[in-house]
Amino acid sequence: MKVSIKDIAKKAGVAPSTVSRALKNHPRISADMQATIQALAAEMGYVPSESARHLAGKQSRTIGVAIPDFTDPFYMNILSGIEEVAIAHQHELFVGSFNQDLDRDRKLFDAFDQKRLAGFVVAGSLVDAAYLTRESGDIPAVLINHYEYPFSVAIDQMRGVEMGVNHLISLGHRKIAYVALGTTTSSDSLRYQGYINGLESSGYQTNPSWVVEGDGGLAGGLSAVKRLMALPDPPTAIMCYNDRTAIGVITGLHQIGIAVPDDVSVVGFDDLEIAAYFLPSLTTIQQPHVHLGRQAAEKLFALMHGATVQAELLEPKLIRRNSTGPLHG
Amino acid sequence: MKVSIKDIAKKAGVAPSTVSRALKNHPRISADMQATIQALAAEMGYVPSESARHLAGKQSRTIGVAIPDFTDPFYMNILSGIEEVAIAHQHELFVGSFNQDLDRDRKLFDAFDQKRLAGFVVAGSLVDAAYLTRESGDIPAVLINHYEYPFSVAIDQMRGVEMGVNHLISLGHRKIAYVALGTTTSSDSLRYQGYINGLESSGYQTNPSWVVEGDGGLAGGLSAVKRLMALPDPPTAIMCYNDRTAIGVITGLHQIGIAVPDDVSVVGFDDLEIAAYFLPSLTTIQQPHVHLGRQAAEKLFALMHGATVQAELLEPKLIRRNSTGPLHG
DNA sequence: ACGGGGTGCGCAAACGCTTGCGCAATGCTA
DNA sequence: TAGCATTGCGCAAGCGTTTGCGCACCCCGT
Repeated sequence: MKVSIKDIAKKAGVAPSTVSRALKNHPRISADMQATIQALAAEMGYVPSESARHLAGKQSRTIGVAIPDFTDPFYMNILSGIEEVAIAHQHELFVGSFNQDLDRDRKLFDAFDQKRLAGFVVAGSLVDAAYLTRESGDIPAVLINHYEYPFSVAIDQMRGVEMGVNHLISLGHRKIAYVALGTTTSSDSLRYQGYINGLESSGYQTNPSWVVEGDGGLAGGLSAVKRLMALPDPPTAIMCYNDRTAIGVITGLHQIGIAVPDDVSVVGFDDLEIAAYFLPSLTTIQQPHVHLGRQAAEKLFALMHGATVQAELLEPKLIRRNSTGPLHG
Repeated sequence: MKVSIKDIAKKAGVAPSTVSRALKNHPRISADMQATIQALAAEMGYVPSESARHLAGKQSRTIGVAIPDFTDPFYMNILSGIEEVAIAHQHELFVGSFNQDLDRDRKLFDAFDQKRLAGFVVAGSLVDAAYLTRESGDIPAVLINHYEYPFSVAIDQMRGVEMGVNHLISLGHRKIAYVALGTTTSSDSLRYQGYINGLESSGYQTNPSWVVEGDGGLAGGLSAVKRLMALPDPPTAIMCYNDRTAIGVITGLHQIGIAVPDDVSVVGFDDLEIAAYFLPSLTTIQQPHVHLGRQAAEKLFALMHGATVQAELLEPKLIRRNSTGPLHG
């Protein structure tokens, strides 16, 4: 049986409203009374009920975050960034994952407005972004790496992959493969487009059989690269959807006795922390992940405070490391 | 302005209580009425308020999770496991991170009972486990990898490290170093103890200068190993607090031209997914992470349903891979 | 024809808190 | 010393739901 504000009021011989005000240092309550009540509250082990507070007070202090997968470090970094500014603004986070399961996705967004959230940010391109804007029209939201939405912060993914491909071309590579994500998301198609653009802008053709699908994870990269290298005319360089895929790819190459970067060059996307530590260290396209999260959150708070914000497109950056090298022989 | 149950009631010409019941398919409401009201609710875009529901209904459907760090894949795997069973039980998750900042930690646990959570699980050894049991005495909780607490699920970390050390000894190594976590947690001291035990049970002495501190991450492992190998009498094998540390260690060794496992053997702890993909692949102690999360959650639900549960100690397992090899010359 | 047991629904209290007012007592200005 | 602003606190109306009762009404059995 939790102690309530009324219990304190009774014991202190005052009205509940006085307790409520004393607890928040309301100026119209005497300092003595505030001290008395706060001491009493502490002694009785009073813990305010968030629900009641929210119901009566009208304003929520928690913002929602939707990410595709708890085990993907990229999104976790974003989450950290968001958490950081949320804390700075004295807000809490409600985090949910939306995976492939469309039904669960709806549940998550339902939960968002059942909680009457102050706002939310969703990271990762939505399969069906339409219902996002529709369902929760009233509560402010910002999207990460989504391009049609007015309030978003994103990096130029297409340009990023293009930079990777150009780098490969400048090293002399012509047979450049691409390991895609495999699910139809805007990130996947944008990066794929970047691959195509990179090739075509230099006047080279892509070979459709050099485009294979991974799953965005280590396992997907590993199996994809084995299919790739079994081709009659295998590539000499591989652009990957992301770093995790790239690591899977390199491990796969290692397993079949192909050296990186001597035989084949590999470039990733994201610049996860591990990219600098992997052996060989990964040439990759940097996304400022934590920064992305921070930016998104800042933008959300601005929105919540009624400010007008606009979509933001960040520049990617090529990080040269040791998984890419000049074409031999 | 959200539509409420009263709005629907008014429009339907019935009492709010009828709407409430119709929405939950109460048997005492006619099928016709249920259909009418549900249709009306959908049409008006009714979304129930969680706060109001919680306030009136008394029971929460969300369980809390506290983890040390969003960016540590180990905990994220645990989180996935928890999420899985929470969903199966139709519950939601409220996840918070508690880092080194003691003040924030308190805030997190305060939030837990302000939300009147149905229960919660905390992963990672608490710096100050005392206040946990004290503060939130009323709401059921289970701890992961904590040993004094009656309701917990843990693996035998001490035994795990001991297995790693034994493996190294069986390969001929005698100069075995340990890279610790660096913060005073039970996990750290238990694993350290396992290291000592492993050495002493085989009759070997430990050299205090071979015990250095990392930070549980890649960077910490990297800098630790450099201090280690700069010693006048450097070790030939290194047991690490966890996989991330081990990866940092291997990368560090690589940077100073020391080969793994030819010159130095390295073993990790956790068996993260990356352990199997790293080059060289990591010999490590397996913790069934996702399983740990699942178990913890199951146990929590049992507790919530009034069942009596007891602490559980899982066996670790040595996974032999390519970062360890026989001692040369 | 009469009592008993469902049905189908409304009333109102309660959950724990916030907040606009109201009202007394005090301090101040002129 | 009258008049006014200020200070300090209580009253009560919500916030959006849930739920225990109560009360008609209808269908049966006898």
